[in-house]
Amino acid sequence: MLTQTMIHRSSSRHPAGHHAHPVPAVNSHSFGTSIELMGAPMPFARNAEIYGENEPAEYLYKVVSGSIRTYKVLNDGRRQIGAFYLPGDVFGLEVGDEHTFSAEAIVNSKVLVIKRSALVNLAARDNETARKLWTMTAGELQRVQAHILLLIKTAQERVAGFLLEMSARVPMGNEIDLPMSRQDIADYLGLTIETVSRTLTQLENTAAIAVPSSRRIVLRNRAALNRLNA
Amino acid sequence: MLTQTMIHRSSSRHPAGHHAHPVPAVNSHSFGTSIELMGAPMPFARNAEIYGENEPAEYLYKVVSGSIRTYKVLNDGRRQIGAFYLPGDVFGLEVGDEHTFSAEAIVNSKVLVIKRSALVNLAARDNETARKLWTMTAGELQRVQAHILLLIKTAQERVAGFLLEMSARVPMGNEIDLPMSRQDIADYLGLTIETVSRTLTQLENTAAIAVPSSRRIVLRNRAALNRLNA
DNA sequence: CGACCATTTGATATGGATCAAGCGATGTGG
DNA sequence: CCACATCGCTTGATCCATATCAAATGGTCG
Repeated sequence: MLTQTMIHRSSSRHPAGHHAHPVPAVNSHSFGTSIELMGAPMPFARNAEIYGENEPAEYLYKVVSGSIRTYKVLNDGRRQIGAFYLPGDVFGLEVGDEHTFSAEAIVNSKVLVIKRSALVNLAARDNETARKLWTMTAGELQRVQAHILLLIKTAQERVAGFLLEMSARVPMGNEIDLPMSRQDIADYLGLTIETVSRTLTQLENTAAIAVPSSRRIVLRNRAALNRLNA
Repeated sequence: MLTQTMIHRSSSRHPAGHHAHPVPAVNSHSFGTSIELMGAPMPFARNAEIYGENEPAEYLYKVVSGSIRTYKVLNDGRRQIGAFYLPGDVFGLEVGDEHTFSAEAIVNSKVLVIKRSALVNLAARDNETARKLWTMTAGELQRVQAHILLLIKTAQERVAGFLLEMSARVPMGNEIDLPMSRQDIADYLGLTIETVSRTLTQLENTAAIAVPSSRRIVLRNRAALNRLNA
């Protein structure tokens, strides 16, 4: 079948000398409301790997700027993107000891790096923290469940759903500035780039959206998109 | 498109006078290792609804016998099954206040009903319990992530993956006794019954499996199935 | 035995994949 | 500053896996 991207391994691992984290002291940028155990924002270049599938999950991460994708590559090279993370989102949180997906920066990004063990230890004493961890995992669960519902739909429905999801996650009204390529979108939606592209032009032709430039989408008719969103 | 089952609403709600739970005292059946706050096993008839999407999540549940499906129905009637739960599995655990899926008994089943508030209160004091709740949610998350990977594959791969998953969850070696119909399997895998049926006969023809009766599957060649599992 | 329901099998249709150009923007070296 | 290579995206033509429509078979229960 081979629907998705054929594995295009990201070259530069740990561009900023990652795993040798010199986590510089404790600063505070309210992590939600109560958790403040994090290092300085760390920069990752476009396409740089933040962590790999099956690596020990020593850290979790909070996007400060830019955007991140997590993904898995199947044996035969198909890639499935699990999620996109935008500023404010936390990713890489695991209960087990290993990351279940890989994570890469989509564009040059800054990410807060948080030591998991510190958080887990704190959670053992502070049930506020414990609840927060649980809530974050549950939030992920909901997102993934919504993703499943996307994957059983038609191409139009998937793309419409994707656009609505993105627009809900960015504050700005009807204009979306996509950080990710068509290939990323395709691998997120379980489609090919060609189908994503064609579907966007269909939506444009029916005046549901406008595509002034390939990375910029204007939602022109949310009602129509919502109708597609089933 | 209309791939899945057209909504076939389950008739009998709360067959055993559910929501008026007469939760009879506290008995003990180690809930994992440390939690023991549950009522008596409650019977649900085949196809009976245990809870509906968007209902308040007052309880969570542990399967004692039988099997359960959770699902969502889209506007246009397509049904997506989110998971199958077998004896020992816990389902219906939410962090938020409402169930995000509906749940039905697939066959006559017995289910332990556990008051969520009791558990959540306990978790606020006992971090053993808090961790357990988190772990259970994380387990669900992993399962759903695996489900996503299934949904991007070919029909053969999905069916092979499903069979391997089921066989891993039932102790017995190579013989699986499926509690669910072809329609349930189809709605879980995002396929039609016809495709599920045809795919099973293909797998039978290649001697990967045997299908002595429609609900009984024998895994004859796990290597072949694993190969399909990508 | 007969009715009903689940499953299988067959014939055909179709949405999206695949194969293949073409096009526009961005960046690089001369 | 322009010519050209590169990359991401779009568009076109064709193919194929799975859906859809239809019918036959089989199993279960009254």
